[in-house]
Amino acid sequence: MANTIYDLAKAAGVSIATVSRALNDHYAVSEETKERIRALAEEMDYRPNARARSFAKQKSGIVLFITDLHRNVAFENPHMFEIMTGISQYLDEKNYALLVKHVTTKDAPQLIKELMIREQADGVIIHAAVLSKALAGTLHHLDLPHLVIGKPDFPTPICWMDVNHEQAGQKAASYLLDKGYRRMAFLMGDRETDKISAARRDGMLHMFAEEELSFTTLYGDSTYESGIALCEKALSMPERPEILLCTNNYLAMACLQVLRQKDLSVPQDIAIMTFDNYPFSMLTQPQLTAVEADMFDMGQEAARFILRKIRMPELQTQSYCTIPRVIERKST
Amino acid sequence: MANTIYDLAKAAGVSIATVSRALNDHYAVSEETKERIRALAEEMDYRPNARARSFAKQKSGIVLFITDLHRNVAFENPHMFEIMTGISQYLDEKNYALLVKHVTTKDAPQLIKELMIREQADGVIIHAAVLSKALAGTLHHLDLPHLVIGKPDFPTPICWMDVNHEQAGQKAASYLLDKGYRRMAFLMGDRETDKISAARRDGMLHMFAEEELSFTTLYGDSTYESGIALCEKALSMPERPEILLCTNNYLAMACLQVLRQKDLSVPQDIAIMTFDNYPFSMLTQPQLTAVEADMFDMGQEAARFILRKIRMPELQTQSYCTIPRVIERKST
DNA sequence: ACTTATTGGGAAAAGGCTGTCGCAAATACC
DNA sequence: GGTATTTGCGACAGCCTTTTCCCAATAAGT
Repeated sequence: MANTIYDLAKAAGVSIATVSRALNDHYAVSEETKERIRALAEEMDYRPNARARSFAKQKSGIVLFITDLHRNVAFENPHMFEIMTGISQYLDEKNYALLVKHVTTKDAPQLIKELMIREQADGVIIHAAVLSKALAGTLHHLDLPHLVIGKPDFPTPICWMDVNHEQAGQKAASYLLDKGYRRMAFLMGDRETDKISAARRDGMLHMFAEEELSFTTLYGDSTYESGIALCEKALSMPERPEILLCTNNYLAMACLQVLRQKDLSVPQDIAIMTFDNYPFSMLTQPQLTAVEADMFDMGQEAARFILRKIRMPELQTQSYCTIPRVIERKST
Repeated sequence: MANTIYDLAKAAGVSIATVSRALNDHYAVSEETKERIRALAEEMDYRPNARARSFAKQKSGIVLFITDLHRNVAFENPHMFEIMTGISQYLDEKNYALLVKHVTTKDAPQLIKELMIREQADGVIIHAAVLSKALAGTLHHLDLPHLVIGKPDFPTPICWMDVNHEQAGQKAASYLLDKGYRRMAFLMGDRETDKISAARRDGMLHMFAEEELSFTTLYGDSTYESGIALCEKALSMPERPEILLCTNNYLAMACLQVLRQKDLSVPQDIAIMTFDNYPFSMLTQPQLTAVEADMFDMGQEAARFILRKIRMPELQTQSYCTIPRVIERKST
């Protein structure tokens, strides 16, 4: 059906090797021959069969991204999208493409199988949420460039990239000190399982070690509803905090809601600051001051990493952290 | 390096054909042979080379998605993400994968070239925003299953899939009639260029043709800022509308903000309804009643379409529309 | 003028899998 | 027991490039 390199070679009166070289701008072909063949290719609407090429070169120009994004991801986990967009954009620039594959649970066997089957990819980026120990093991022994987004919750030699949550806490803390806040409440999820928030908390405590101030951590879970309760709790403390630090935007929005109902104005009566800046948090009233890691940027960084690894497989690599920054808006 | 089918065949003492058949669960192999080979494959950690397979079958199991998503897409165009997630999820189910490629402008030549190069894909889904006439032409003459998401803004024989905005208007209108609203203001973008909103408006007007009521359309642009102005304008009308219909969520949020400042409560004093439901619009106070097209669903539908086309290329197909529905929440 | 580089291009191998065809052995049928 | 049918499997072509190895022809060097 479609023209092959043979058709083109015959029409041009040259060998297929020459056609290949002309089209790939190989040096050992005269400029005029190249031009002639290119023109003919255009005319005959010849396009090299990408599958054959991919096979011949043993490279596909594809990076696989495995994640658990699902239905409402833009809402429930906007970061994932930003990361993905970052990855994709960098890959686009470098003439690679992104292959997206979802998996639901940590069902490693199934996942690995997928991974293998789609091994057309020159490299893999995996969202930590779907990484199991078994998978990490497989990955490690596979000679396929790979990177995990998010710090795995078990020790492993494979490379990962994540936000440095402890440093986020430190950045937040020094901002707060600058601003002169002395009584603070930190609203987070479960004491044991919410490791990310715990890291933020510890980062802040670390900075506050030498300071004379009051810092209370309130535990709940990460939902909007829990935020309502946590906020009430914070407000009923003997000494009302000057600022509510929320570990995510839902908690922060819940706080805004509670404060509005109680006719407390932000930030005059009480301030709010949040971690984990969601793109739409700019729409709140007032806009939330947030500690933000640039996830898009992290995505780009991840893509850069994987491409380097693809080009230089023997390269020794290590895990990376991204450091967030404070975005001051109207709630502090 | 990695084991090939030859290694496995030799180790198993059978021909490569038998190995291939055993692994692909072909009928002409005895169950015991299959089992033996599968076990051996497992043991030798054999994985078929996907690039070679893709080449041999002339199928890759990949669908290409071309769009213009960029940095803040989750914020600026959450629908695109929902669509993409819908596509991806359906493809996952069917053991296909999604290849994502971004393009910035309508630069057809460049785009087409990409498209060709990556033609590993068995089919293409293109976001209408990046579709040029030239590209549509190329696509039409290409024997590659394709589908456009969003109605092209020029006549073309190629298939597309979009939300039926006029019907959205009609649905909205009948909801409003049921609820007994008689004085309405519709806030939309530019009179000439905002075609989508115009279709909604016309859909509503069509339903209202026989009715005795007041319906005013206010033109501005689609931004939050414009929403502020439009809302002020609506409120200063001689007869204040009972409900503000907003063509998107930014306008609706702007209205909420203005009304809050004026101490008008929603929906008691004045109601709000919006088209184009964004996932995060559930977080507003009060939650917005919206006319929503299920974009995730549309994505799935698009994927189903393209897969059918891949399996049966000769199939005659036509363009589709998705019909939105009203999601009643607290603002009406 | 004769040897040595350099350049342009051809022939053919390689890459790993799938799928068709054909053959032998095993089973079924009369 | 001989023919017809099925079953299990091997041989081999085909998929379309890229790439290596080689040979001519031309250009450069002495």
